[in-house]
Amino acid sequence: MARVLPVLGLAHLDRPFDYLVDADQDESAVPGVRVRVRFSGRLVDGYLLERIETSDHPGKLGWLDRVVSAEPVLTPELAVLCRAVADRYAGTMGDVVRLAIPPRHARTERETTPEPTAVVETPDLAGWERYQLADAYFESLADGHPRAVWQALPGEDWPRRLAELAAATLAQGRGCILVVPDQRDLDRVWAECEPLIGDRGVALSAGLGPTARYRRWLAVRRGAAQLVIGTRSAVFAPVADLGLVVVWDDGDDSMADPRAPYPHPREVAVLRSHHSKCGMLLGGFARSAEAQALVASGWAHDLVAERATVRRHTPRVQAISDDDRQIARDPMARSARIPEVAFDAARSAFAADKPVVFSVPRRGYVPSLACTRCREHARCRACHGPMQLDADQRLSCRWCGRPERSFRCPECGNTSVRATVTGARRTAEELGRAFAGVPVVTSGGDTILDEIEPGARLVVSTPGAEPVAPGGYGAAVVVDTWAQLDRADLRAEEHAVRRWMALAAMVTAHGDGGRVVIVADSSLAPVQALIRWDPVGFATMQLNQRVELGFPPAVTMASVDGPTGVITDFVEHLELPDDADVLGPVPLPPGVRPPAGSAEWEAAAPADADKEMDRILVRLPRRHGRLLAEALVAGQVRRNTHRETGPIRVQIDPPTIG
DNA sequence: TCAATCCGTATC
DNA sequence: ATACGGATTGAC
Repeated sequence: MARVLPVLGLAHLDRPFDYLVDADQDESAVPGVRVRVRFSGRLVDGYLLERIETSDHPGKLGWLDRVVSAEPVLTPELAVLCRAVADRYAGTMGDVVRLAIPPRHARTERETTPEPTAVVETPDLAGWERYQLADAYFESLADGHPRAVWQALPGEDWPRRLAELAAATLAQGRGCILVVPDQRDLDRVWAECEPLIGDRGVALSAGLGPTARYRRWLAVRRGAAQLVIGTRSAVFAPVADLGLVVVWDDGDDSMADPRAPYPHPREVAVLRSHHSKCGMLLGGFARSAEAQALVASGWAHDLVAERATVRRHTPRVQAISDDDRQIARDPMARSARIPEVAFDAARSAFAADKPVVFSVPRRGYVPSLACTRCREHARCRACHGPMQLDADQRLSCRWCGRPERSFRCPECGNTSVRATVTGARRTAEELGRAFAGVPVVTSGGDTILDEIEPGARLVVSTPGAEPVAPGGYGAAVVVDTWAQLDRADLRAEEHAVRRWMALAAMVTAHGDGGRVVIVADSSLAPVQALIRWDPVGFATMQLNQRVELGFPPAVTMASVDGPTGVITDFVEHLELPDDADVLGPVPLPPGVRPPAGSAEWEAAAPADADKEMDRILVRLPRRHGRLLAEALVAGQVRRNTHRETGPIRVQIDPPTIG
């Protein structure tokens, strides 16, 4: 007999079912193989979870129809992980398995995986000596499960450090997973790992074709590769005897999976570390509030350099406020409206034959409301959420929907608001004229540069697309920070600090003349975090703020998106504990795609399909997080069994809130 | 009195 | 989802 998980994507059928196994299937019917079973009359796909001697099913058992392939793909360890992720995110195990296991490619499966030949030596770990407790961390990689949150020093060659971590783990005979946000980072890390790890490592990313993707994935499953470097879904890679899973830059937007149940690689890594007793490392220049919560709870420890070391490596950061900034006297610089300090920083960098990068926001961001007099954000008195104006010019909160009848700016007492708009985008041409004779390159949109040539260069880039400068930039200038800070998003400040630190980390240390000029008010907390280079302090502050406001990761929150009637009905029927809070419904936050509708629903209301889409937030204290997931699953079950239709999306700890 | 229809339930 | 059974309602 065998226990089988049918893949149906239905909440109430998300459990194993027992089947009889034919004598000639007996050999190939091993745990993890793909099977076909007759389920409620029709043939469905499934995974064999385990062989059993007796079934506790009181009724008659059916026969396993077919073992689709002898390749065990859903290994017992992976099955446990997928179950845990499904439970954490109120999704089905089948949905998680779809994210974890790439589509089958039969021809590739018949190929034999070549034996790896590379011998992995313990690497030189001198690069890690600057971080306190790094030696203890490396020591327990052999047989323990060290968990840490690492803040890379500015200028750190982080791809190299990750390669050393991986090599150290493999040299101990254990496997390793490195998760990075995108292909560009993947390529950089791979280039560092290849010389140390050779054919014992594979790169896994969604950009691969189905054949290459499955071939590499199988090489991991078959034990030929012990290192996986990949984008978000690589966190599920079936690495045998996993010793360490690393997530680099967990705050990056592309870490969030757009497919149900929307698991975050950081949380998957936490679950994996827990279930597989393996090490975990969250790394980055900045720190997310979620990572800080892991440190604050004692689950992970800090892996940071001493203050003095940090200070030695940071560039000189200067903030100039938009209002009182001094525009350069140089006529060309004046026409490009470059502040004098920025002009000066760039000129000295060029004089030292160093490149300079200007970080320019891309067009089109979401406007929000601010006080007309002092430009302070207009925020809800009840929940501190961003405000919005409806068609009748009435103010209300974008998070909790509370109407605001008499707005009064908490800073200056002014009573009127206005929509804030982005300043004119500085063009590469304008800057080029200001620095005549210096080659200008641009990066952003569909033309992202990975690396630039050494020497004096003017790089104009959108945030996050800045090319690597070998030897570091001599200066970096960040303009139009309003567009980044003024977004009506809970994580706007955290994102801004992440981007600024990632950029400033590419600039040489102040001792080597490195300078960063940021056009922003130096009294703002995110700007202060950059000036003092204090990612941990900033993350702590963000976390404290989330505790005060009652937002993740201080609480467990779920968003329910869909047509107003559908989601209100859904939430009304949820069996929630007394300390649960329900906020909304409010319109979907800008930038969040409405849930895909069923065919009939799309047909019924094709024109104003997404006009009706709203969001309800449900929150519970962290300790009751499990109850929230359970209530949401029960709600989905109820919906399915009551034949209620209409597009709906349930997300636990959604990436975008308001 | 039979059939069309509506729920609720189970699917190994 | 989909199939089935028992209850319910409607028309002869």
